[in-house]
Amino acid sequence: MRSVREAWKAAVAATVADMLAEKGADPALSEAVAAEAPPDAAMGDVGFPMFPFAKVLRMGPPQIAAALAERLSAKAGQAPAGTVKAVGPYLNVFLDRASVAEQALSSRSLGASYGRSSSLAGSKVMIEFSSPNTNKPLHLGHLRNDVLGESSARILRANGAEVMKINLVNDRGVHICKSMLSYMAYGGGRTPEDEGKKTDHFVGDYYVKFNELKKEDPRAEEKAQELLVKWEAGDPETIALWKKMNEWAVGGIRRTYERTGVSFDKYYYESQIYLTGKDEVQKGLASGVFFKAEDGSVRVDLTPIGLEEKVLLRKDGTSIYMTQDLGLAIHRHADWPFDRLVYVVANEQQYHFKVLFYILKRLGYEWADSLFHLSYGLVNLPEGRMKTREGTVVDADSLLDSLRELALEEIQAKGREDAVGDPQDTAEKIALGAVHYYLAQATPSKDMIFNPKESLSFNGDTGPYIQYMGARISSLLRKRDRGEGGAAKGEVRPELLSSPTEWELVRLVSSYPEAVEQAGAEYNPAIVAAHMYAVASAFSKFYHDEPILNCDEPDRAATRLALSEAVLVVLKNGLELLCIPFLEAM
RNA sequence: GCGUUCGUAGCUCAGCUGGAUAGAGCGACGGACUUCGAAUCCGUAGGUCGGGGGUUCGACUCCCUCCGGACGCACCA
Repeated sequence: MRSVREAWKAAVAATVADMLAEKGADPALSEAVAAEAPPDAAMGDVGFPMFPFAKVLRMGPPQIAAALAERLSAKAGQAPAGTVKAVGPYLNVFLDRASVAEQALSSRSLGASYGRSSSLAGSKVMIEFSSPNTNKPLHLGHLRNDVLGESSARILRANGAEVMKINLVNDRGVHICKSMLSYMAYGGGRTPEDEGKKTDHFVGDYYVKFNELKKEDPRAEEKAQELLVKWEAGDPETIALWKKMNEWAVGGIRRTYERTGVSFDKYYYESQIYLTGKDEVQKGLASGVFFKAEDGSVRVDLTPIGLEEKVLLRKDGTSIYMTQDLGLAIHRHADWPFDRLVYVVANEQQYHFKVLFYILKRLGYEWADSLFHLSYGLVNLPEGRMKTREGTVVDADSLLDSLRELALEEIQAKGREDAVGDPQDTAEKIALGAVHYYLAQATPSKDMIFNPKESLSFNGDTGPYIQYMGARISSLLRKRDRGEGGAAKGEVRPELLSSPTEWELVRLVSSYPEAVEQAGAEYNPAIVAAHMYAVASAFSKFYHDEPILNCDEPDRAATRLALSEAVLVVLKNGLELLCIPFLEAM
């Protein structure tokens, strides 16, 4: 469809250029030709508004549209297949439906490669996401980050980019020392195994218990600082405890990644790289990009970008967050020269990245322009922001567990345990589909409200709804394979796909690659998610309105089944991009 | 105070680089299972697109301003 659409746009633009030239106007103005979708399919498949040319051509838009329609009809042989019609100020095109349908059905043989493009071929993209702390388990906010990062990576790859996914684990700092201190006070040498707890949750519990410790010991905060100093000094006992607890935390977090289908090509640990960047700051100081303040700290002047100044090295010479990120970016580019480095980080850190990118630019790194902060909004609860201290954080594992339970109840209520094979596994996949879709369909940059009740619903615009359509089509195909229905005797004839519901499906199947490409260009999985829902919804209507396998006419049955298969290809590929498991039955 | 960002139906959100009567889902109300899976489909009700200016042939979309919310403006990460 894309090609046909683009061809029409080019044809219209060329004709407008002719008209402009005849009137002595600049033919280049024809670039203003824009393709749109008419509000009603009965008006045409593609529409071109003529308003922009009214002034230069000194003609009313309806007259221009009429003149264009005449000219384009006259050269029917050279123009793309289809017919044109002037509708008021618009020039509308009716595409040749049979050829678009044929194109849509070709997705069946392309299979998993349908929707792939080379729009980003040759480009190396590094994408950093998740970045967990090793003092507590993943929560809902991480799930949004993870699905955004993982899904963006998959979409970029689908568009031909070479992608490196990285995870920067925040495994050092005072907050880590707090959970260690708390464990020293209350742990008594116990292990996660002793309590039958998932290892990261075990560590997280001690982090929460630090609040109790603070009440009992007014010096708790100070002690955490002291512990950090000991850690930095390499105190063997401290390091040993730190290692043990980190293994628990990271191990548990990795299990959650496995559960959600998220993976990384490379892990970086802050404990190993937090000192990098110091050298870069020294170099910048020598070259005059930075300056030494009266108190001895090294700073950078940010007035050129409307900010004040930022400390890069404390007066005692120790580094801070910015110093580390500075060094890390430089090292990464040296390791793997990327064309694009994407940081998937919450929008709270806009300031940080604005400054980081500016400093790298000032240091003379040309690639600083290729850095991109994929900023996403917070996930809030109906009552407001999630707060660790108030215990309102929605834990990732528990959320998935409760969704799985609900899905399981649904399966049992419908008596589908046998049909589904493994009810537990199916329920888990439905839960994952529900969460990932919920998080992926939202526009990344916006804050979102996670309503537990609503997310527990599997009806309407949800992941399970889309999975359900996939299961229905799979069921049709199983029946076909068993010889049910008359499809086997029929012949696939694309021109039979002419009803409104069929055409809508054809249109959506054929425009799926465009959605993937746009999602890649904008780093926005929500575009794919919206397309998935549109396809699923259109299929549901089609399924309801038209007999497929049971259609009396063999050719029509075969063709409708072929369309269903094409829809299945789109659903499978799209769900894969969104980290939503596909289900043969549910 | 400054900066960023958001404000569309009761709720949660779409609305493509400004364009033809503002769209979904949930919730509410009313329908549709002897037929391919009802985790479905159909219908009804519900919006001065936060207020006000401006640019334009045309503004939910761009600019200004005011109101309201969120986030940020650490020698924390």
